[in-house]
Parts: sequence; structure tokens; C-alpha cells
Amino acid sequence: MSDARRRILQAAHDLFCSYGYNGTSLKQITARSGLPTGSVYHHFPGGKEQVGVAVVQHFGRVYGEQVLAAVRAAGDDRGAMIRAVFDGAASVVEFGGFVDPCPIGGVARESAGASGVLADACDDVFRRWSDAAAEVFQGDLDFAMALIAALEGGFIMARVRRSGEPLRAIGRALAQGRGSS
Amino acid sequence: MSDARRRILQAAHDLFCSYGYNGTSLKQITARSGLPTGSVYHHFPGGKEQVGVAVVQHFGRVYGEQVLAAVRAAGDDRGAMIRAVFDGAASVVEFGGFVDPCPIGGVARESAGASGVLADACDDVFRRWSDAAAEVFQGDLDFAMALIAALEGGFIMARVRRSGEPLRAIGRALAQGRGSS
DNA sequence: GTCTATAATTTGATAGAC
DNA sequence: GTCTATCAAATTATAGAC
Repeated sequence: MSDARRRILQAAHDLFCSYGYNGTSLKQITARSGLPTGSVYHHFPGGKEQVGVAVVQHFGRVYGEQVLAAVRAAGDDRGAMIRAVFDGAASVVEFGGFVDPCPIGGVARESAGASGVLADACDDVFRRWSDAAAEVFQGDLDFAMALIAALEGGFIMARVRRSGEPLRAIGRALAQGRGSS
Repeated sequence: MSDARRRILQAAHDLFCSYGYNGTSLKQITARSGLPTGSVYHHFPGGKEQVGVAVVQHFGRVYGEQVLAAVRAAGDDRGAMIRAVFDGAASVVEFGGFVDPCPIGGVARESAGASGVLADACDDVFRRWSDAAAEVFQGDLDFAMALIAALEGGFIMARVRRSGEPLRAIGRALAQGRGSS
């Protein structure tokens, strides 16, 4: 991947995390990446929508690996795993000034009714995350999806409250009765 | 509440559910409500942001009552309650053509990094929902928040997949070990 | 591949007649 | 309270020099 492409994706990612997909303009992306409009359209002829798809695909993989690593690091105890993920998410949100730590959920909600290719890219990421998490949880795909959904919802609640506590509360609730240590 | 105000709120609600807050223009709201720009600014001098706050406050109350009624109707069995809520949500999403059944979560995510008054209105709604649900669940505020977060996340997953199944899967997972019938 | 200039449209919002 | 006309700014996208 070229340096220019990387800078565009990183800038778009950061802006989507703060303002969402529709709330971010192409001008903001060029300003933050330091590259002019022409370069963005050279690397992404499909314009903003193609940038969005690339952000979802690239960072969907990155965050999937990160969360999975955090889950595995927590060991065998399922309750401890859950607590570790949500407590970690709370810390990240608090430390980051209550910016969305991941752009996927926001892009998904904004694109669901408007852009088929963006929505499909988001669905694909959710499927990969769910399948990967299900492996850790002894094939329990239902619980894996519940975990991801609760994480996405928790990000929303934590951001508008400007507090990591909702995420920690959700982690406590989900760990309950799941072998929490 | 005047008829004009009601029509504006309903139009904005419907559009937010389909396209989100930033994805909806004032022109779309006037077209759908059948009222001109001047009327919108007469009833909402604060413009689009004030319309957004009013939508969140009004429909936050409406949907809070609806979900609470559904929860109570399911009876004493906590697992059955949870299943009823998520199965019901899945049906609503499927029947509605995979439009968001509630605009709050989307507005919350889009406003969190941009509009203080909108984010505060969303936080207020989440607090009311959580407190009301906690009463049903014997004061378990953690679990009430987890339920709401999972519902919000489930809406996102269901919409991009164009299927109610993610919501049903999440309901099964959360009901597990909670006295499901 | 990078950059500037600009086109065509849409945005939220205002003014003022009725 | 309703409605039309309009503004200034921002939007995505394109053309073409370098």
C-alpha cells in the first residue's frame, strides 16, 4: 500500500470516528491527510464512498485482530474475558476523549439505508468478527454476536454520557453467570 | 402540540430512521412534512438541530413506553421477556424493510462528537430507558444497560445484513442462563 | 502521482410578503 | 402561521497543468 493511500485511509478513519461518515467532508479528509483532492480521486476513483469501503475493510481487519488478541490474553475464564474486553473498551474511550474507537458501527448505521456497497462491507466485517469470536466461545455464535452488538451499543452510550462507565456496566452484566472470576 | 409541529417531527423521525441525522436534509423534511421552510423555522427557530432534539425527546418517550409494555407483557420469566423483546424487534425491522425502528441510537452516534445539546438529549433518553428497564429487572441496572446496548447494536447488524436473524440470535444469547422458558 | 482551479449542486438558514 | 424567493457557504466531483 502506498504512503498516500495509507494517509488518506488513516485521516478518513479518524474523522469517521469523531463525526461519522456523513458528518465528514472530503475537504476535511484532504486537509487532515495533507493531500489534495486530485490525489484522493487518483487513489480512490469512486470518491468518498470508495474511501469509506476501504476504511471499513482495512480497519475491520485491524480491530478484529486487536479485540481477538485481548480476548485470548484473558485466558480460559469466559467471564474474565468479557470483563477484560469491556473494561479495555471503556479505558480506550475515556483515554481517547470519547471519540468512537472504531468507525465500523457508525458507518454501518449511516450507510444501511443509503449505500449498498458500504452496508455490504460492514456486514462482511460483522460476520468475520462474529465467526472469530464464536471460535473463542466454543462455537457459540449467538453469544459472539451478542457481545459485538453490546460493544457497539456500549460505545454509543459511553460517548453521549462522556463516561466509560456504561461499557463497564455492560461488561459486568454479560460476565454474570458466565463463569466470572 | 400543533398539527404542523407534529408533522415536522414525524417526517424528521422517519427520515432519520432511514438516512440518519446528517444524511437527512432540511429540504427532505419540508418535502415529507408538506410544510415549507418558513414553517419549520417558525416552529423550530433553532433549525435542524432543534428539530433533532425534539425528535429525540418525543420519540424517546414513545419508544421507551412501547418496549417497557412489551417487556411487562411477557410476564415474570426473565428469559421469556428478553426473547420477546428481541424477537419483536426482529419482526419490526423485517416488516419495516430494514429501516431503523428508532432514530435515537443513530442520532446519538452522529451527534456525540459534534453537537452537545443533541448528545445530551440522547444521553437523557438512554438514562430513562435504563432506569425503567432496571425496575423490571429487580433493580439490575447493569443488565438493563446491557439489554439496551445489545438492542442498539443488534439494529445495526440486522440492517446491514437485511435480516432479523442477528436480533433473534442476540436475544437467545442474552436469555440463556436467565431463566429462559 | 501531485496539485490548482473550478464546475454543478446542495446545504442550512433568512427576509419579507401575505 | 404560511409560503416564496433567495443568500452565502459547503458539498462532491472533474479538468487539466505540472
